Amino acid sequence: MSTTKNSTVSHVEWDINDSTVPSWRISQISTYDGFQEWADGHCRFVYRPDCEEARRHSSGWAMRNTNNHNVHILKKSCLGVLLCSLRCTLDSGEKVTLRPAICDKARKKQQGKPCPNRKCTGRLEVLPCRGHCGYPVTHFWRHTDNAIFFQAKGIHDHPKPEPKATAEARRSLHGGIKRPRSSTSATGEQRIRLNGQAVYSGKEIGCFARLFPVRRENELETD
DNA sequence: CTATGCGGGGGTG
DNA sequence: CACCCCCGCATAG
Repeated sequence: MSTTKNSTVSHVEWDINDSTVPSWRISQISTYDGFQEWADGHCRFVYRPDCEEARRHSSGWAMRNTNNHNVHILKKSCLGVLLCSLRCTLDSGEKVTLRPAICDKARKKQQGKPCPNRKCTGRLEVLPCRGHCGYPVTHFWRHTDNAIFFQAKGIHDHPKPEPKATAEARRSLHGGIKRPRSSTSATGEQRIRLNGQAVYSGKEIGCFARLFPVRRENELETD
């Protein structure tokens, strides 16, 4: 019965969905978490009110807003990752793992496009996230005067998409999908790795049962 | 155009 | 009631 205390709030138990909890006003938050770009697993973090990434409800994962009919809690669900239908490997040795567009319309346009690997004849396809009991992993955000609370549910069952910064750079570069770059995020606001992250409670583990198949057939007939 | 939020509305269990 | 998803509307960059 671990308490999964991966937030640095001073010994205060909380759950993002507790719609009526006094702890939302705690002012004695001793330490805040550094922004977790790749939060995964059932975890909770408490960010400073001035943390830009937290303010934007940002994430390395491609998360879209989903209506949970709760004005106090912002909920987002994972869109998965854009992969090459042939699961080819780039010269760099990396796999094609592009960032799905958040906008439905834009995302539909991405699908079916030729794989960015010139040596590959595959097409881009979305591998949906089903890391939370068959459903997409979800992120919850809640603000208070003293902090921005974050909570995630589910374990991503797919590769990480390229970081938002990389996708944006590529987009502004040539408004389309082209040569994928390494997964290095351009900005330097990462590598925080503090406490927490990926702490799962037993029951959640139970509903995690899918690993994306890496069918590597069609070993491309390069050249 | 895309990213984000919001919230109505419908469906399931 | 809880949770899921689609869709349009609106704002911002």
